[in-house]
Amino acid sequence: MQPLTKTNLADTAIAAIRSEIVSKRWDIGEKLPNETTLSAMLSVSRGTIREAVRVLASQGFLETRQGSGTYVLSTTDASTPLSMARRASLRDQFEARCALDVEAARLAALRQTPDIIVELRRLLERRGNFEGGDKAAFVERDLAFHKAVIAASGNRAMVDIYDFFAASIAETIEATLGAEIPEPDMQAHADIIDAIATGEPASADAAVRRFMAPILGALDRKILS
Amino acid sequence: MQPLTKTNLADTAIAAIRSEIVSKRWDIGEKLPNETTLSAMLSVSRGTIREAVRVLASQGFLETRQGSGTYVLSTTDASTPLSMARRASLRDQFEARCALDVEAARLAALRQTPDIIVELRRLLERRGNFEGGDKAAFVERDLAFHKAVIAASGNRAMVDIYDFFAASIAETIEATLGAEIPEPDMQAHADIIDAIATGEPASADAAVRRFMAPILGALDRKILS
DNA sequence: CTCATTAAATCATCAGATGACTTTATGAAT
DNA sequence: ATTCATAAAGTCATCTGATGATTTAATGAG
Repeated sequence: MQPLTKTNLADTAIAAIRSEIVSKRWDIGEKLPNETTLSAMLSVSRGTIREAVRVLASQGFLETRQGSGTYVLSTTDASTPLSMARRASLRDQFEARCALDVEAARLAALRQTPDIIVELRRLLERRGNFEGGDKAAFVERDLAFHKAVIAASGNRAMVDIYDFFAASIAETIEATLGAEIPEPDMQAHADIIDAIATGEPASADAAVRRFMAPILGALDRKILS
Repeated sequence: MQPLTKTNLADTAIAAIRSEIVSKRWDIGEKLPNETTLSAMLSVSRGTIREAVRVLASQGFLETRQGSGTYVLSTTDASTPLSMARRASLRDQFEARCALDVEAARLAALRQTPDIIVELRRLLERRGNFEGGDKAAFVERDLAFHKAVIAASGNRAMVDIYDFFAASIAETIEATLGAEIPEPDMQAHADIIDAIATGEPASADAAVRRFMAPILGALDRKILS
């Protein structure tokens, strides 16, 4: 790391390989040379290469697949949370989101106030529907609404977790917009607010699950096909 | 797709050693057993131990000194993007945990297999009850059980989130041990496994909520007082 | 063309050996 | 007794070679 005076081969190999990755010698998804070739290229043993590759894999740069090869996951120094979330499948991400949304909605129902309901309705109206145009902007408005629901739970830990996922969620939402993944309509969103407004946790729970069900179903079908 | 059963030895070794570190088996500055001893302890080759140690070194947990040994640098996750979550109240943490546990149990019910059920029962038996003695060791066994439930969901994103929380969860579990917070008994734990085994998500959901309810109730009373 | 089988490629893991470096033990000189 | 150079032991660093597990590509029969 910092001791440039003391240099061991594995750290040198880490730096060398990471340097090649960030300079896009191999693009995302591309396969690196096999371990034997890498060891020859860097003039170190295969064991040293393995130590280096494992560190880079733990940092979200690489992914090794037994029997297949070593692949580039990211070419930028992704912070750990993002890279971890990225490694999870799309369905896994939605399921995790579902866990947070459901529980947050339950809590929001218990702790709702008129002010909060008004604010949620305002954000939903601002979100509108996606009718072509700026994808990123719409994703931002959509995410803002969902984050507000989480915030309405009054639970700081959940907000933190959601933020932790937000970046990768935004990416995947944008990637799937207009794809086979169904986008819940305005009514489905409004149902969540209404359910929270009733003050009944069970109603809020059900509303969120109705909201998520079509998405998870589509993802399941996609995996099966 | 059951990527959670497909775990490689090096990652297992990383988890095992990190677990020992965060549970303060060795304090900061202390020396770990040498590589040969560690490989014998974990029943893996020395090369695998070296890969694990190097990853933990790259994450700031360990430092290796040639000719001397391997030493503990930090017993807490230095690169913790969720350290904010630690500032969250005890109740917030439990509520967030509840969100993950409930949804994970639902998914686990849908995806349960006899092998998984057997493993859960084994971990619960290993956990046992806290009857004085080594608190940290009991917390570790308790956490191992709950992490296994999350893993049984087959959802990598949730496992990642739970791992992020693991440190603070362990703290809270230890903090509540012997305090005014009720510790769910063996039966409450077993009920979760049984509910998962039925294959009914609703049953698993209910079992986890019954499990968490007394704790959350106690925390509410504590806040009010 | 389809599909099961085989072969090749690649990572995962292990075992053993040697070198480099640090720490400790040793023992002679003062 | 203290100091200090030297030897010895302990430990990580690295290399070499081999075997198993898994995935992917090639093959060939139908």
